[in-house]
Amino acid sequence: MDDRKLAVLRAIVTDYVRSREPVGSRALVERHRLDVSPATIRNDMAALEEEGYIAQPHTSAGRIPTDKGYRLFVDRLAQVKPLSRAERGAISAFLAGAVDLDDIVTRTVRLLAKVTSQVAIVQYPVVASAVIRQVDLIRLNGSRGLVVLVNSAGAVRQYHVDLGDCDDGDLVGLRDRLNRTVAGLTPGQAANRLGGLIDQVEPESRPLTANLVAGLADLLGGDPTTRVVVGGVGNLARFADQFETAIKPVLEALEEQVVLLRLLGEATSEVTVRIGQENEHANLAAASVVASGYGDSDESWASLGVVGPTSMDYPSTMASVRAVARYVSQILAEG
Amino acid sequence: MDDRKLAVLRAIVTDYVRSREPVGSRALVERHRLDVSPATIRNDMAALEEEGYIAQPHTSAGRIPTDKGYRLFVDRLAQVKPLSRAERGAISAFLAGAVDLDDIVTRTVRLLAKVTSQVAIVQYPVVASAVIRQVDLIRLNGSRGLVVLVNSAGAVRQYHVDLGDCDDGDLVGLRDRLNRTVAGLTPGQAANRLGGLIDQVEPESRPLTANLVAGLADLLGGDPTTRVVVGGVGNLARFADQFETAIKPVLEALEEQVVLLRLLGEATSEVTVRIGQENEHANLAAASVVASGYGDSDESWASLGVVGPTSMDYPSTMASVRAVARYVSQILAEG
DNA sequence: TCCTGGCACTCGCACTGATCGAGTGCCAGT
DNA sequence: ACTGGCACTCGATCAGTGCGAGTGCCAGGA
Repeated sequence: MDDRKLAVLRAIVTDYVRSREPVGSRALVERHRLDVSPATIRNDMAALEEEGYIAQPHTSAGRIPTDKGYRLFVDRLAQVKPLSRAERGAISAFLAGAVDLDDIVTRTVRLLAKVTSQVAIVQYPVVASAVIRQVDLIRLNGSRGLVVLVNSAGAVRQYHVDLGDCDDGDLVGLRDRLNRTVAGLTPGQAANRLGGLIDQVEPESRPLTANLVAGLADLLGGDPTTRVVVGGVGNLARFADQFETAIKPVLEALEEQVVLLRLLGEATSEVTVRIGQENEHANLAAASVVASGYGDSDESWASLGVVGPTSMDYPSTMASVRAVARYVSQILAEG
Repeated sequence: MDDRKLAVLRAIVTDYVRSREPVGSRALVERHRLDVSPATIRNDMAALEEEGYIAQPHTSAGRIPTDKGYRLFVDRLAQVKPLSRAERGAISAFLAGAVDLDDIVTRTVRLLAKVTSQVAIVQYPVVASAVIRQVDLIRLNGSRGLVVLVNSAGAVRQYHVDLGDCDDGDLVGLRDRLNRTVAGLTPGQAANRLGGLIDQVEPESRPLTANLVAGLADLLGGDPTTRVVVGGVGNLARFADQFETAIKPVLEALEEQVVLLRLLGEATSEVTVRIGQENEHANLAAASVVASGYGDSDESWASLGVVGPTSMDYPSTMASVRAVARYVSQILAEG
């Protein structure tokens, strides 16, 4: 692909992103220093269209980029523009005041929505290397009991359990035994050890123990945390004219935690972009996702990102997502 | 207010809710058995307009109800229509499969969104009579510590704390002392007792104790639980034509937990309706909220409801909200 | 070989003016 | 107190028109 054609594609993408209107050959040479005539550009455009990078909404209209065109743009042309000093300052200041993990996540999602003017998604960080600190077994009322699991990252999870006719002494014994079995271990190790526990307890405690072990295994084996927070949905307002096709499906997709997680994808340290059809979810065929992993080195790790129209400003968005991911990582590392 | 005028208002509201178009005098007599001529209706309409119950978008258009009109409609005219057997069956079946509290809330919000075709809001139930079962003080890493509070309803809350140079023995002592102080008490009682704790501990533990007490007081004094879940935002799609004025503000309001809680208002056993301007939040001036308290007798209590356009079908919506509230209450009482 | 200016053509969009009809208010008559 | 009749208003709809942005193609020049 020759240089000028790439330049033309880049120009089309940037202009279209700015104006949301099909861009023609004349406007192109006027607004970008292409130093050739519109006719030449037209030839290039015809070629680009032939190759599927751009399309014409109808005859006698300018061209708009296709998903494939955006893809090429993102892969080859977008120099991620660094944020200004002021922007970086604002990001850092906004995050600096956070007092705990909830607060960090809440602030991050707002920040991301604000700086990108798009819908932001932030996954709660998962501490991969966290070990189990404590298991608690508490009687709530009658035979209703609660198991509380705390790990070294400070994450707390719990589930209800039926204690049967187990008395308080047995409960304490069982709790201590559970603690001795799993405290200090990673979830994976703990899950392994739990299997053997059932044989070590008195026969009369076995049903309850089996119950507890099954519940803990669920908690330990499942995804460490699946919580995802969404914000900035109001930013979809700019596309109200295409509500049915562009907004409603996205809103629906955003209600499903599972979808959100898949959307963010594997956490990678680089910013990844999924454009239009590249998203597996059909509801997001008209949307793009810009995501990045973030976290405190290898210790804790998760993803954050934004969802917007395929015609978003990729360089800025990618820069913002990357910057936010880095600053949040930094905050996490410090606190 | 004479009977026929009320009938006319009711007819206008029902027709407008159905068609979303201003309704004129002729259509009114045709579609409702009013047994008078359009001219008569026009006189009534003029009077109703004079009194502020209906309005004309422009000359030569029909009338639409005002907020005041909807209010009168809801107060005096709407006989809440009972749901059909099938509907009740569906509601009950949908909720019956819930396995725990999270599941109940999630299902409820979906159900409510579905049956009303509007945006549903459900607050997590608060167990007013719950007492504190256990306070845990756990060392996570170095001086990072975690306080975990469990009440008899199974609600778990936690916050981070700096342990300073407190050693593990002191930690256990402090934990036991905290437990002796607050276990078995309601949040209110506990908050009172905590004040005196600081004087009972060794001088060297005082800074940490003060810290802990302050944190616990925050937790106990604040709203017991402020979690609110929203669903069915895609149902706003029907009003895409007025995105800027009607949808965007609502979307923005829905992102604020605090706003949501205020929106649901005090939990009452009856269905309450707030129409348009009656909502305190300016973003919701074009929306109505139909809410109801729900819960297991006086033990646990919270609110749920829906947000929709002022031109919603109040009788149906109120019936649905009431039915869902009752069924959820029932499920909570059983499990 | 590549670029350019010119030219004929297409087609969506914005504007216009005319028509239609739903709806109203008012009034005189039962 | 209700009704039928009448004149009037005014938004919505629609066809017709002109404009202009944009294209593809082609012949000529660097």
